[in-house]
Amino acid sequence: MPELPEVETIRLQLSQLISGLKIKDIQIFQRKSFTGDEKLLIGANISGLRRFAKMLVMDTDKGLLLAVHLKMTGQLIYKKFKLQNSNNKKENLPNKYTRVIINFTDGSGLFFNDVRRFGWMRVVKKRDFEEIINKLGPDPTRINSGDFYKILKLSKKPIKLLLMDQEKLGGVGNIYVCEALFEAGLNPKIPANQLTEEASERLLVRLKKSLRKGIKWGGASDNNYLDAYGEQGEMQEHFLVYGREGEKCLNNCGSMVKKIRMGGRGTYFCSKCQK
DNA sequence: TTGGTTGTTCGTTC
DNA sequence: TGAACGAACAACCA
Repeated sequence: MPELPEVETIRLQLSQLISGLKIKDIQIFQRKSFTGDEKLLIGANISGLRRFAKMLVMDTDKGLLLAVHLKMTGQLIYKKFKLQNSNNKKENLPNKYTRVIINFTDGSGLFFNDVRRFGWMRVVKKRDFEEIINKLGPDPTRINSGDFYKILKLSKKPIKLLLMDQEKLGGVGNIYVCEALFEAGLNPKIPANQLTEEASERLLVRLKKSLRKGIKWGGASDNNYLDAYGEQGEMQEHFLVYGREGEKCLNNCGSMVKKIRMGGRGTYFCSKCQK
């Protein structure tokens, strides 16, 4: 799923690809996938891209923002030219899951594909945008250990569910929380406020490390994630526990990776290494 | 055919 | 007042 590293990968790529481009028109094939008046954005120049938790925001010179949330199956793929008769499936856009196309005046386009249709694009005024991001917790890549510990102390929730709570911490999803807890040697069920300050610090270090690793490998294409070039990420080849149910724990502890359900989500961990 | 899959929101329950 | 939990959303896949 697109989590922080996946969205950050797309942001870094799109910053290079579409900054400064002018929007020519916007084609909407699925009304549910686009909120607001797309005509307001015609003629607007993309001035930059920002990420808030798992949300991507395109700034424009018109005082309007285009916010995007990929949810579970969203893709944002940039194509420079309309290739004719291409055999490359990734170049074969639009496809049946293309919900929106942002066309730029130079002939290139940004394709918003989304199988499950949970994702959205939204035209937002700068002022209204504040309300949206005020609900999000701090970014785990930028938080310091003192503030992180304070957040943990305020909740009795299992640590895994707290880390995934977007109002407490913004951007962490199911994959990277499993990876980070494994690296930190912490059981996902521990109540957050029971972690010692030392464990909290260790967890934050490992969480940041897991997220950096995800960005380094261009995100995880465990399911249908593709980056802005339409390419798969490689992080799934470097998972330590996620999706490895029944396989040997990579710490060589002799135990096997277990899978349980927490908050309705698959949770992978080693019961021997994670106490 | 049915159940599993998942990020976020929403509604119900305690 | 609010924490906690489950369902809903949609479509695919095994």
